[in-house]
Amino acid sequence: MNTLVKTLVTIGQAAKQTGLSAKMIRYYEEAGLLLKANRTDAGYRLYNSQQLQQLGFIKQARTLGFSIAQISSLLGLWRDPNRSSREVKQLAEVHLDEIKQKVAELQQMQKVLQQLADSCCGDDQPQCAILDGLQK
Amino acid sequence: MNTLVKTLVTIGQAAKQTGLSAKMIRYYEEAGLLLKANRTDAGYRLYNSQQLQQLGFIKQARTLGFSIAQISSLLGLWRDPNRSSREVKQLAEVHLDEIKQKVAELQQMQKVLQQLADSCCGDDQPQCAILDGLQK
DNA sequence: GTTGACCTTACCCTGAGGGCAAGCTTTAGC
DNA sequence: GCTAAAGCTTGCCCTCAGGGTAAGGTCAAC
Repeated sequence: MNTLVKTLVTIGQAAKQTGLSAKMIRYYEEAGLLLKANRTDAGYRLYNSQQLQQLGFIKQARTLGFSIAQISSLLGLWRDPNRSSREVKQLAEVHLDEIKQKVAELQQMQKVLQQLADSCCGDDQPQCAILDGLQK
Repeated sequence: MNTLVKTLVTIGQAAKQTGLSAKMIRYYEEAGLLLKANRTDAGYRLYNSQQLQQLGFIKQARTLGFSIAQISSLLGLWRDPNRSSREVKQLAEVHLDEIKQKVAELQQMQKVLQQLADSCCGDDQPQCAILDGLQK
């Protein structure tokens, strides 16, 4: 038995092993993150351990909030032996700034909303500081 | 000249006054937040001061991150003289919890990403702690 | 041989709009 | 009065990262 063939798995197995869904894996292939997977005679996609590793990479990057386009760039650098870590760090810092900005926006919302909620009695009366605050 | 008619404005004027876009205003009407606007003989939408106030309310609520569905509920309470401020506060606190959770998720991403970025030299070498971290 | 689990593609759906096209209306300038 | 520009209308497709479902082919166990 061929040890290379032995490690091939179908998309469902790949999904289980990576924590992705089969739908996501097909989507990433469609989006160009992965090369087109090899197929069985019946048309089933097959993944080897290297491709599973790439899927794991994508999963981690998505968990950190990178967009598909950003992951495409990251994968390009990952595969490029002539990359510089400077390029990778730049990409990461761009994304870090996006995250920080979103956090700031949400915290601003949270602050205002908390103030409104704190000033609302929350009783049976119709008078409501939250509605008043939205009306301004 | 009729003082009631005098205050009617077209969608472009309404957009300017509320800080929304004409597209958003049509979208809110389509989504059922607003009653269908009255039209001129030529089919142009017309808004009176009360409707402008409602648009302002929607704008404020969107700024605080409420979804269209949530705003629909808020507007229902706003228009209901028999509302209780308890209902409004409950809606607000549900949304507040959503915001807090998103902030927590983003801060977790930020933390991990910052650690990775900090441990990456960012130099000319291909070795990169960020890529290593994503590969795990 | 049949049942159930797995795979395939293709299509529509999400939220909150943006962008564009084609055509009608109103307004401003001359 | 004419014309050009600006404003309005509807309708359609696009975003992002997938989820859901349908219709149909395939594989393994019993």
